[in-house]
Amino acid sequence: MSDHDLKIDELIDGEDLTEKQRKIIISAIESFAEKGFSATSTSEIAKKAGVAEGTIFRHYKTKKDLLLAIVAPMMAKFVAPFFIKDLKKVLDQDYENVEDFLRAMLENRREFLIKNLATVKILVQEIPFHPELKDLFKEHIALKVYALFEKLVEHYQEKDQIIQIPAYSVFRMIFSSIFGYLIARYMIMPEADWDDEAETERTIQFIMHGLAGPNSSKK
Amino acid sequence: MSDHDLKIDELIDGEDLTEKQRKIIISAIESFAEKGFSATSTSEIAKKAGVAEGTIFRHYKTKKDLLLAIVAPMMAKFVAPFFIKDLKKVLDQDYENVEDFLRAMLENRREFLIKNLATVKILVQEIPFHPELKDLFKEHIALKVYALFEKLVEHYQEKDQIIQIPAYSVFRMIFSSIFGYLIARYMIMPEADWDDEAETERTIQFIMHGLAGPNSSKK
Amino acid sequence: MSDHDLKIDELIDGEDLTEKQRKIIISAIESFAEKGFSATSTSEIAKKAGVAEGTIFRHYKTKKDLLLAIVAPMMAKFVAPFFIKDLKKVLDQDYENVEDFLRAMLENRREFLIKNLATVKILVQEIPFHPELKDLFKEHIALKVYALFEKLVEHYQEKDQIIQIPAYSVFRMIFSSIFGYLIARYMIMPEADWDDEAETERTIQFIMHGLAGPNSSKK
Amino acid sequence: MSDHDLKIDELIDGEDLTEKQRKIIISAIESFAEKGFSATSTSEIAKKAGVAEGTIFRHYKTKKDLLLAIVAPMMAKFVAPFFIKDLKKVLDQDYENVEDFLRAMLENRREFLIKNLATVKILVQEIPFHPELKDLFKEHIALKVYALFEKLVEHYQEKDQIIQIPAYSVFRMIFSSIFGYLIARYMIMPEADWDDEAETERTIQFIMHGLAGPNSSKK
DNA sequence: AATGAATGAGTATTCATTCAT
DNA sequence: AATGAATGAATACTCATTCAT
Repeated sequence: MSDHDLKIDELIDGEDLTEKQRKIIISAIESFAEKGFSATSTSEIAKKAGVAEGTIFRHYKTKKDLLLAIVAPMMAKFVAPFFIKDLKKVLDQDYENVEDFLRAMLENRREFLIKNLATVKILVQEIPFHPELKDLFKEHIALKVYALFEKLVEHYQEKDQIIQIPAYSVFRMIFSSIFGYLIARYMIMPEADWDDEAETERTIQFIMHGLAGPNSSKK
Repeated sequence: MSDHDLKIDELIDGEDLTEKQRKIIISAIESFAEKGFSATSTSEIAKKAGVAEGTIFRHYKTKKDLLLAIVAPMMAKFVAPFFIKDLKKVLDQDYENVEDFLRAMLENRREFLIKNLATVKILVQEIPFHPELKDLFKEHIALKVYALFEKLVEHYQEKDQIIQIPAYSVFRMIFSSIFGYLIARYMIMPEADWDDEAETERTIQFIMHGLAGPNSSKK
Repeated sequence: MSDHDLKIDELIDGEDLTEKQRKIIISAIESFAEKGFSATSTSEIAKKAGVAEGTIFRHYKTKKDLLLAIVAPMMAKFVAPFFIKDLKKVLDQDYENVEDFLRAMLENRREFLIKNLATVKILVQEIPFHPELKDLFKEHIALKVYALFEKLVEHYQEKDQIIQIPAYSVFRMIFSSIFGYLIARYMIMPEADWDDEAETERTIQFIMHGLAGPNSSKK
Repeated sequence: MSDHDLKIDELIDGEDLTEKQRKIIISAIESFAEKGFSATSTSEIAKKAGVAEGTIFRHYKTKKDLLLAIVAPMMAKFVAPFFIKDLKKVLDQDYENVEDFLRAMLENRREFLIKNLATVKILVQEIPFHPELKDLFKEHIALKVYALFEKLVEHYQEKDQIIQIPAYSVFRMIFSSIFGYLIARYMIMPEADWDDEAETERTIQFIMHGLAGPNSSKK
C-alpha cells in the first residue's frame, strides 16, 4: 500500500552520501524543524552531526543549499509519483468510486506524513520565505499533480459521483479536508487521544457528502 | 456586519502608543510577515521605521517582546469577541439555520483576514517556534472559542441540521474548509483570478452537505 | 574620640543636596562599591535611586563627575582633618609616646573605615584608573598628611622612641601594618571571627617593636 | 634563586597556544591592567592583538573566560610552588633563622612581581568583583600556602625566634609588611627613586624586631 | 527640578563562510 | 574528504548623554 513511499534513509541514500553527509542532513532536518531555518546556525548543525563546521560547506556551498538538499528531493521524489501511480489505478478502474480513492489517498498521505513529519514541517514553514521553494512546489504540484487530478475529477464527474463544480474547487475542498485532518492529527495536536479509524471515516464521509451535493442520498 | 472588527490602527492606537512606537510596530509587522521573525533584524526594523535602534528597545525589552506586542493583542481582541457575539445571535435565533451562520462567519473572518493579513501570517508562521504563542492561542481558541462552538454544534444537532458526530470533528471540518478557502484565497494564491461569490457559495454548500450527512436531500 | 569623623549623611548633606540627589549618591556608592565604576550603568543607578535617568545628568554632567562627587569630598574632608588635629595633640604633648598615638590613629581610622567602607572601597579600586583621583590623592596625602607625619616622626625620633631611619620608611611601615590590619579585618575577611582587642594590641606592639629597633627592650 | 619562577612567555606557552592566542592574551593583559577588565572592550583587545574580534571568542567563550585564562594559571602555577619549595628548605634547616627566610621570600616575590606586574595588577583589581577569583584565591592561598606557613611559624616559635602570638597574626604582619613594601615600590610609586637594598633591609629588620617582641635585644 | 523618550555609538557575542593544512 | 582556525560583518541589546516637555 505504501510501497511507493521511501524512508528518510532511502531519500538520503538515494544519492550516494557519505556517512558525514548523512549525519549533517539528519541533524539539519531535526534543527530546522524544531527552530526554523534561519534560527538554526550551521555551527549548531555541525555540533549535532559531530562534524567540523567546514565539512558542511564542503558538501553544501551555502546554508540555503543545505535546506534545498533536504526539501527539494522530497518534492521531486514523493509528491509526484504517488498521484501518477494512483491516477493510473483510477483510470484503470482500480478504484471504482471516489470513496475508495479518497481512502487510499488519505492513508497513503498519512504514512508519508508520519515518515517525513520533520521534513514536511520544514517545507511548510519555509515555503513562504523562499521563492525558489515556492517555484519548485508550484512546478511539482500545480503542473504535475494538479493536471492529473483534474482528469480524475472529470472522470468521477462523468460518473456523477462528484457534483458539477470546477475541478479546482473540488481539489481545494478535498485537499483542505484531508490535510486539515492530517495536520491537526500529526502536527497541531499529536498528543491528543485520537480515534484514527473513526476520524478518518468521518473525514471521508464529510468529503463524500460535501461533493455529492444535494442528491447525495439518491445513491 | 463587521463592526466588531477593528482596524490595525485601532489595534495599535488602542493602547496609547507614541508616534515612534507606531512606526516601529508597523515596520516590524511588515518585515516579520515578509521574511519571518528570526530572519528580520532589529536594525532593519529601526531603519524602516526611521528611528534609532535603541528606541525599539526602550519600548520593547527584547525582540521577542516586540513580536508578542504584535501578535498577542490580535488573539486577545479579535478572535474571542467574534464568536461570543455571533453565538448569542445563533442562540437568540438570529441565524435560523447553519447555512446563515456559516456564511456570516466566513464573511466575518474574510474581512478580518483582509485587514490583518500580515499579522495573521506572522501568527501562523511563528506559532510553531514559540511555546508562549501556542499557549496564548490555546487559551483563546480552545478555552473560549471552542467551548462556545461546541454548544452551537449541539444546538444545530438538536435541530437535526448537523449529523450526529462529535463536536470536535464538526469543528475541525468547518475550520478546515473555511480556512482552507481563505488561506488559499488570500495567502497562497492571492494573485489568481477568483470568483469570490461563487467560491464562497461552493464552500458553504460543501460544508452544508458534508455535515448534513446521507439524509441531506430530505430537507 | 571620633567626633571629627562625619557620617555619610553629613558628607552628603554637607553641600545642600536635594532629596533626589542624596538618593542618587547613595545608590551610586552602593553600586560602584559592589560592581566597580565602569561595570555600573547610570540607568541602574537611576532605577535603584528611584529617579529618572535624566535627573542624574541634571546634577552631574557625566558619570565620572558622579564618581568624583562621591570620592573627592572624602579625601578633602576626612583624610586631612584627622592628622591635622591629631598632630597638634602630639606636638602639644597630648600623646606622650608613640604607642598612644598609634592606638588613637588606629581606632580613629577603624571608625572611619566602618562608616565609609563602601566609599573607601570605591576610592581604592578606582584610583588606578583615574589620574585625576591619583592627583587628588597625592595632593591630600602626600602634601598635607605626609608632611605633617614627617614632623611627627622626627618628634618621636628625637625622643628616641623611633629608630633612626628615613621618615618615609617609617610612614610606609606604619601605614602597611595598620591598613594591612584594617583591610584584612573589614574588607577581605569581614566574616571571620576576629578578637578585635587582641588583634589591635598585637598590631600596635608589632609596629612598636619593629620601629624601636634592636634596643627596644632597654626601655 | 628564582628558578622556580617562569616568565610570562612560559606561562603562556605552557599550554600549547597558537600565535594568535598568544597575541590576544598579551593584549588583554596590557589593556586589563591599564583600564580594568570591564572598561576594556573586546574590540580593543582584538585591534591591539591584530586579530579579528571573532578570533577571541573562538578561543575564549566569553570575555570573562579570557580574564580567567590570564589570572587562573598565575595563581595555580606560581603562588603555591614557591612556598612548598621554600618551606622544605626551612624544615631542612636551609634557613637557620627567620631573617634568612624572610629575605629569600621577599626577593623571590619581588622577582615574581617584576615579571608579572601587569597580571598581578589585574588579579588585585578584579578579585573584589569576581567571586570565582576570590574562591580560586582562597583555595590556593588559604588552603595550600597558609597551612604550610603555619607550620613554619610554629617551627620558628619553638626556636624562640618568633613571639608567641597566633600564626594568623604573624602571617598577616609579614604579609602586610612585605607586600606593603612591594606594592608601594612597584605599583604605587614605581617612578620614585628607591634605594632598594636599604629599603629591603629596613623592611626585614622591621618585621624581625616586630615579631621578636620585647626581648628582641637578648639575641 | 524633573522627567523619560530618543539617540547613535558601542557592547559582547554569533554568524556563515573561507582557507591553509 | 575533512578539519578547525580565522574572519569581518552582523546580531540583539546597552550605554551615557541630550533635549523637549
